[in-house]
Amino acid sequence: MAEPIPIRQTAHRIPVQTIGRLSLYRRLLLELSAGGMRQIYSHQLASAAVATPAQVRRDLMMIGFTGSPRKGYAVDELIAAVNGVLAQSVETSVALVGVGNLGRAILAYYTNRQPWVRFVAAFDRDPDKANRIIHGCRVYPFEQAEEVLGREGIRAAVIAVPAAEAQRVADRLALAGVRSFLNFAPVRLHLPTGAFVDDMDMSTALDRVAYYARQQRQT
Amino acid sequence: MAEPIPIRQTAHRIPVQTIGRLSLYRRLLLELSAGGMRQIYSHQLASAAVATPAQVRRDLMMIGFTGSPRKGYAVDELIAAVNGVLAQSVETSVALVGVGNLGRAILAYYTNRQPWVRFVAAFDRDPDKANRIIHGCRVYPFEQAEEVLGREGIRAAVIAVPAAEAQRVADRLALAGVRSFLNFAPVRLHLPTGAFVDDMDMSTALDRVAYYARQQRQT
DNA sequence: CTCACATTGTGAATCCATTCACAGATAGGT
DNA sequence: ACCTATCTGTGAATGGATTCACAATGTGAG
Ligand SMILES: NC(=O)c1ccc[n+]([C@@H]2O[C@H](COP(=O)([O-])OP(=O)(O)OC[C@H]3O[C@@H](n4cnc5c(N)ncnc54)[C@H](O)[C@@H]3O)[C@@H](O)[C@H]2O)c1
Ligand SMILES: NC(=O)c1ccc[n+]([C@@H]2O[C@H](COP(=O)([O-])OP(=O)(O)OC[C@H]3O[C@@H](n4cnc5c(N)ncnc54)[C@H](O)[C@@H]3O)[C@@H](O)[C@H]2O)c1
Repeated sequence: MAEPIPIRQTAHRIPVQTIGRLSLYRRLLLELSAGGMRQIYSHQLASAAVATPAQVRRDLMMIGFTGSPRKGYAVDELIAAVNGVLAQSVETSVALVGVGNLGRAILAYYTNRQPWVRFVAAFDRDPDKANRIIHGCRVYPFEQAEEVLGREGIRAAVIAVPAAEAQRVADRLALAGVRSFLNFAPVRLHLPTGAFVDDMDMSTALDRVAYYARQQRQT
Repeated sequence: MAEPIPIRQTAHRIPVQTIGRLSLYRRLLLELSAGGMRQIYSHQLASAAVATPAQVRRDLMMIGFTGSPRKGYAVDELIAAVNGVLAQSVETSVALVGVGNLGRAILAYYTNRQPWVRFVAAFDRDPDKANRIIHGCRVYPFEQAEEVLGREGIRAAVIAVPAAEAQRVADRLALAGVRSFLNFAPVRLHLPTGAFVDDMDMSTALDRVAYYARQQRQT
């Protein structure tokens, strides 16, 4: 019993899809753990996540987590193992750029939720929004971006400015050391290789949903 | 010159990814067309969409659109062709369930934008929000869902209610004839086969972004 | 203590989007 | 009118995630 968190190897490259599912598994497991569940089978977790049991086992294999035949996986140990991979024991500082309708909804939502990511600074070029505290997050004028990002050691940012501004904003953030972006603007960002971008393109999503409302198919 | 919109076959099944990119291409092309561009090469469109030229040509092949060597693709004809596939000449009626922070941001944004999808009804169980008009969209109490969805012939919906309510809401919408969902709640929905779900899971996206802020890799 | 069998861990097979690579086509130059 | 450079259209190759399928495991029943 020397190993509190049974991880074997995190050596190989974990696919992005797996990272996403691990986030989902953790959320589901936290809920189940709070409800008193101590052990879980791959098929149970799969059902909750709308995936296949083989998929779940493969994902856990990627992070080197091991269960036991007939008993399944220990819920709390699995949560700890996922924590070990996703949030390497430290909380991640995130910046928000663009405190508009969407930006404010995001700040409101992530205050006191998901404690492993924290919005430590927001930026807006509108003087009415800058130099205030919104939902517990200090809003700076965008001119101070470099200074604040450097001071706080921020390497991840959420972009919620209008489409026409997004590339300009991204360029400046990238220069200031941000390497990972969550982009809500309906454009694709050109960034130096090595940077990571996750596009949350609601307009495209709406078009897909509208398309399949007429078709019969399924994802 | 007898063919206004050169489409050959839409017979085969178009991958979801292609549908998504077509939406993006259309958005980019509308901008470029407004800027006066009449012809475009696959490598130019690819660059704007952050994709490869082969990808663009393959996508256009999927919808049977044809260009010409040395001249490339006719911008306005291509827009028309994409319109023909994505929004089959009719505008799609969409419902929104959950008029909270996120729901209101969405309604505000899609008023007078993307005219091929229209939010024709919103629902909320909070009596303070029901029976009002928010950003041009009538908000109904959720009890009237079946009646309104039927009357308006709505087959697509955006779910923006708290996670704990999402499955319940989805079940009821599905029974009322909705077959295509854009889900913002951080849970996976269980729906009858044949239904389409697009998850916009910001929490998972944030976790991915936080993860890659530490790693070096790229998607 | 032994046995039976549901479940895990994983190599191999499969599937499917993406990329390669090139034959075919054509606009523009001479 | 012909030639050339360059782009399109697409069959074939690639690559990587997912699924299959089964041997190994160890728990819980008797
Ligand atoms: N609201 C939605 O539901 C929704 C839906 C789909 C896409 N989006 C996208 O999300 C982004 C934000 O949408 P929104 O509705 O919040 O817009 P918004 O207009 O309400 O807010 C934009 C904010 O960005 C600020 N801003 C503009 N340029 C800036 C710059 N260069 N630097 C810093 N701040 C700047 C503005 O002052 C404003 O506060 C847009 O790209 C939009 O296309 C939003
Ligand atoms: N706001 C964000 O930035 C954000 C980020 C990530 C995820 N989400 C998800 O999006 C969803 C909405 O978020 P929000 O911030 O707008 O929440 P919110 O609490 O501001 O709004 C939720 C709305 O849904 C209504 N509602 C609740 N139960 C309902 C039911 N059964 N039928 C009809 N209406 C009902 C409530 O009255 C409220 O108006 C949530 O699932 C949340 O997890 C939001």
